[in-house]
Order: sequence, then structure tokens, then C-alpha cells
Amino acid sequence: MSQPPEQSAERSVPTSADVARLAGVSRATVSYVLNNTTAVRISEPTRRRVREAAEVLGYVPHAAARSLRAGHTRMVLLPTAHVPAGPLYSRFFNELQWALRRLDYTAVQYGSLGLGGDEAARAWAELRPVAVVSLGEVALTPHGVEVLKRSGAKAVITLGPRPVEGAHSLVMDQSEIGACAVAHLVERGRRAIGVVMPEEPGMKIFCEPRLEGARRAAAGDGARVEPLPLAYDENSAAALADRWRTIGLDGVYAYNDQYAMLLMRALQDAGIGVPAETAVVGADDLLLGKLLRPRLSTVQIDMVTGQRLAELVDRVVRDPGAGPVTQDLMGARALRRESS
Amino acid sequence: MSQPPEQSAERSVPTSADVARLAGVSRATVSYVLNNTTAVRISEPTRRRVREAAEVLGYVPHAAARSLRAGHTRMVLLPTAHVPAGPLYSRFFNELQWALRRLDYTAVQYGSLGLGGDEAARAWAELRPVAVVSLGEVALTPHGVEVLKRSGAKAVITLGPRPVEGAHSLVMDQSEIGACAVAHLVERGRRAIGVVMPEEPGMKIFCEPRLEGARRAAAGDGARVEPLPLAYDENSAAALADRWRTIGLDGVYAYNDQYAMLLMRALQDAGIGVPAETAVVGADDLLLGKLLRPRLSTVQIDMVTGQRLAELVDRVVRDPGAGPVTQDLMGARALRRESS
DNA sequence: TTGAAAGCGGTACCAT
DNA sequence: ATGGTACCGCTTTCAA
Repeated sequence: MSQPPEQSAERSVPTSADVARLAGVSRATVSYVLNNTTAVRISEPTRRRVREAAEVLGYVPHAAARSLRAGHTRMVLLPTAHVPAGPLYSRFFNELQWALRRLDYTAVQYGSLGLGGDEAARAWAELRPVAVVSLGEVALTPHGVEVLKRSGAKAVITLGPRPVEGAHSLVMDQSEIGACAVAHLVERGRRAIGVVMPEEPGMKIFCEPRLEGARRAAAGDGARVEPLPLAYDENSAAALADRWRTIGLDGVYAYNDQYAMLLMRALQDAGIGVPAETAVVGADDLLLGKLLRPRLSTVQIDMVTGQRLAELVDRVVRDPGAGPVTQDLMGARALRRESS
Repeated sequence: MSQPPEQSAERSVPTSADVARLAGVSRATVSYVLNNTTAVRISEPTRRRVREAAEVLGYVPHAAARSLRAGHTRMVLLPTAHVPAGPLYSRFFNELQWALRRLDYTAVQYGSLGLGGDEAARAWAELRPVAVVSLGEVALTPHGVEVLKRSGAKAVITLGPRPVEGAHSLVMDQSEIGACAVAHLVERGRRAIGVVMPEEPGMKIFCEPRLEGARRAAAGDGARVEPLPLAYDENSAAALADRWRTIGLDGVYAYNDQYAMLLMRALQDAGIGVPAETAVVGADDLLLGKLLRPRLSTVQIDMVTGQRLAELVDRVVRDPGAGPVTQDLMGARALRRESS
């Protein structure tokens, strides 16, 4: 009974049948014991024999087989294309995973880079998750939502710029951020306003709505808005700063604090006064923005907490009958510091 | 318990049997058609009928059932506890996911926060991944590796400070970073050197080895090393800066660029000259560090690329016979700018 | 060219 | 207190 289990990496994976055989019981008994099934009484000696056998063989149940039989999973799928670098996103993501685990769900992030909307939805549906929380990087269509629901997903939740038909949509209207930033600049007396558009891939879905919001806010006040493509490196920023006076702007909303810090430094190095000649405002309220001189003004963004989102997932899973709801949860506030 | 008509959400999930019935063929034929099995010839009219039926029903195959039958998966499990916030990590992670997808693996990030080593290994093993790439946030034990391999994992790869027995270990000796930073400070004539220890959760596994490396480097040169707990907020930094002169340090390695920027600003605000009175060096070579004045000196860290790691996974999966290898891949270089 | 049927690994009902 | 067994959904021989 004590054969050294080492050495044989080729040995096949032990199943509950192997455990049953070694313990001299049936597979049913193995299942009862290992799952602590209360409805059935198993004698203590038997329990011990089963447990020992499982231990000896290094038995680990097969999740796919179990959920196949059960007809459902506790998997919450979190599809992502790019994992954004920011600390906000990272904190949110950690919170969400943690909160889901506490509610006894298994959070699985599924990399879906390079898949189109419906194609992606199909791939997700194959995994039969109980819920899908799409963070808006992969465009989910109404048809995709339908596919997911038909595949058994109780909750399909999207977090993005626009509601998706059929899904429970948390609308984060990015345009609010751009509008808020520009309104702030206008209030500070600026009328010719640049809007930085990051050239990095995957940013478009965020920065285009923000530009749109900026335009909207400017329109009401007779201000001019100028899109400014910018890559996240010093050369690109220096080039932009060099031709700054020819563009003739007195304010700029730089997408977020990181781009704002980059651009503000380049402007200063080019001899352009901030905020005297040009006001700069970022977004995200990063700690680092407070370290520069002048301190960076920013737009503080309300982010749904992972905790609340997890609770929403749970609620919808337990009562999918409650129809899809669209909920607006973007809040944005300008925080004036010294750069505007 | 009479429930209202559940707006078709309660309709059961279509299976290949449903498709077969609708198309008037057997389940076998459905499988052949939908998988484009070349070994079997199916007439074109039949193919079309099957495809149409699948389309009508919104049929999506059940991944668990498929892999149960197949006896293996193409899932590469990437367990993570905290998703680190940094841009380095984020880029690495995206690259890895992308590269794995190109090799036809399915990258799945599995949130394992709050699980201990062996407990976590068991949870991962239940999913029967073909490979596990542990990024060192969850301590993997030799026993855990054994459990995973017994459950059928062809490749168990760890990326962390120490090799793990039985696993293919990519050793990133964090102590190299601390050693490199302190060596640099010593070379710049500093002898009383602080080492910032972030108080945020999940940082310990990184910052303790770095401190150890700092001590090692200092020992050879008769320099003194002082650990400095610091939270990532302005108050904590200001408090540390206030008592700076009583600690009597002439150089500090601030864990990474973010903490370094925070501390450097606090020191300057407290009237302590950088680098005149105290030299500051960070790590990670962030772009933002170049924007401060003085420009932040840093330690540039070699990170394995996602591409190469994906290739390694593939190689080990295809030839698990090749025994576990330990490979050292930490490279670190001090980059002097102006703060040291 | 197609279908019947045997499993893959677990779970849970129904006997004993 | 246990064991036998019929599934879950899919793939894949082997026959027809």
C-alpha cells in the first residue's frame, strides 16, 4: 500500500473510481465522504478509509465533470482585452475579485484580445459562466448578450460608455469627464482648449467619448476645441510643445494625469508658463500629480467599487427575472490645484 | 410556487442533441459538421441543415463537456492575488496573454487572493489546466507542484524570488535590485542609506528581498542600511521627511519610482536638498520619474517578455519530459539621472 | 454517408 | 450504512 508515488509523471490522473477501489467502497460513497453530504450517513471508519485513499493518490476532483453534472457553475467571467495600467483600475479589479470570492463565486479573467464582439461572446458562452461582467473593452452587442443568456448566463453586466440592449448596463459616460474638464477650463477663463488624444492602442474607446464631451461643453460657451494626438513618450510631448504657440491654445485637457504630467513638463521646458500662458488639467486624481509644481489640477472620477459590483452580480444571478436595468453611475468633479 | 412566465430566460440551454433533432440527423453528425472533421465526409445539404439548425437554436458547445471527453484542455492558468498596478507588469501581462492566444492556448487569470499555497494549488488543479504560470504572488510549494502535475498539468512554471522544487523556475532575485540601488548610492559616496519599505499589502514578497540585497551590498562597503516603513500617501511621506535629519541618512533607495517620487517631493518640501543632502534612487524606470526636478535616478529592471514566457510554456507542454530547469533572469542596472 | 453506443469524471436518486 | 446506476454534453470508434 506504500508504493512511492514519485517518479512517474506519466501515471494517469487519479479519479474517484481509483479512490473507491483503493478504499474498497463505491464511487458514490467516495462522493458522499469527500463532499460531506449530510443527507447520507457514512460510518466513521469508512470515512477515514476514503479520506486516506484520496490523500495517498493525490486525488483532486475534476471541476469540469462536476459542473457538467451539476448543470451550472459559479464562474464569473471577466473578459478583458488590455489590462489597463492605472492604479484605479487595478484597485477596482482586485476589489472585485476579492468581493466575488467572498460571495463564493470564482472570478476568472479571460483574455479576449483580438476577438470581435460576437466571436468573443461565443467563446465566453462555451465556458458556461453564471455571470459575465464585461468591462467595456470588448464591444458586446445585443446579439452577443442573447447568445450568453441562451448559454445559461444568469447575469450579463456591462460597464461601458453606452448601454447594451438586453444586458444590465452600468453606463459610465466617459464624455462627462471631458465635459467636466473643459467646463472647468472655461470657468477659469480659457477659450482655446486642446484635448490630448493618446495614440496608444486600446485608448480610443475612452478618449473619443471624452473629446466628444469636451466639444459639447465648449459649444455652450463659445470656446474652441482642438484634438491633440500624443504618444506617451518625451519626444512626442516635446514636439507638441515646440509647436504650441503656433496652435495658439490657452488651456488643455490632457486625457489623464499621466499624459498631463508629461505634457506639462514639456510645456515648461519649452518656456510656456503653466498656468499663466496655458492651463493644464488631467484626470484620475493620481497622487503623483500633487507632487509636481505647479500641482496638477485634475478631474476626479467616481468609480463603482468592486464590492458594489460584486453585490450587483450576486443579486442579478439570484433573481435574473428582474429585467435588465440601465444605470448611470458616472460622476466627475474638477479638482482645481495650481495648474489651472 | 407558481412563477410568472419567465420571459424565455428559463428556456433550457440547447445541446447538440437539440440541433440533431431539429436538423433530423444524429448527434454524431452534428459533431462532425460543426468541427469540420476531415476524416468523415458529410454531404453538403446535410452540412447546411446542421449549420442552420445550430444557428436557429443559438447553439454553443459546452467547453467542459468537450474537454472532459477529450481528456485535456488548452488552458493556461495564471493565478494572481493582487494585480499589480505598474505599467511594466500590465504590459507584460498583456503580452503574455496575447502570445499564448497566438499559440492556441486559452489564458485564464484566476484570482487566488486569500488562499494559502497548497490550498490554492488544489483549487487550480481542479480546473485541469495544461499549464500553470505562477507569478510568485501565491507561494507555491513543492507539494503544490506535485499536486498540479498529478492532476495533469504538463508545465508548472514559477516566476519568483526563489526556485520551487519540481517546477520550472524562472528566478527573479529581487535582492539584485536592492543591491544594485545601494551599490550605486555607495559609488556616489553615500554611506548612511535608507531603504523604503512600502506598507501596502502584498508588497512584502517584493520589498523584503530587496532590503536583504541592500544589506548585502552595504556590508561590503561599510555602509549603514536603515529600513524605512512608508505608506503611499503624502502624510506618511511628510512625517518621514520631518524626522529625516534625526535619522541622519545621506542616501535612500525608495523601493520604486512611485515611492521615490513621493519621498523626494516630501524631502524637498522639508528643505532637504536632493541630491546635495540626500541622494534618492527608485526603480522601474518610469517615464514620470524623468519629469521631476531633479530627474529621478532609478534602477532599470529586466523583465522577461510575455512572448518568451509563452514560448517557454509551449515548449514545456510539448515536451514535459525535459526536467524542470531553474533559470536566472534578473538583470538590474542603475540609471543615474540627477537625484543621486 | 450516417447512426448507435461507449465512455470522460462526478453526483444523486433508489434500492438494499 | 452502502452500492448500483442513470444521467450531464460531447467526441469518436465501429457498424450499417
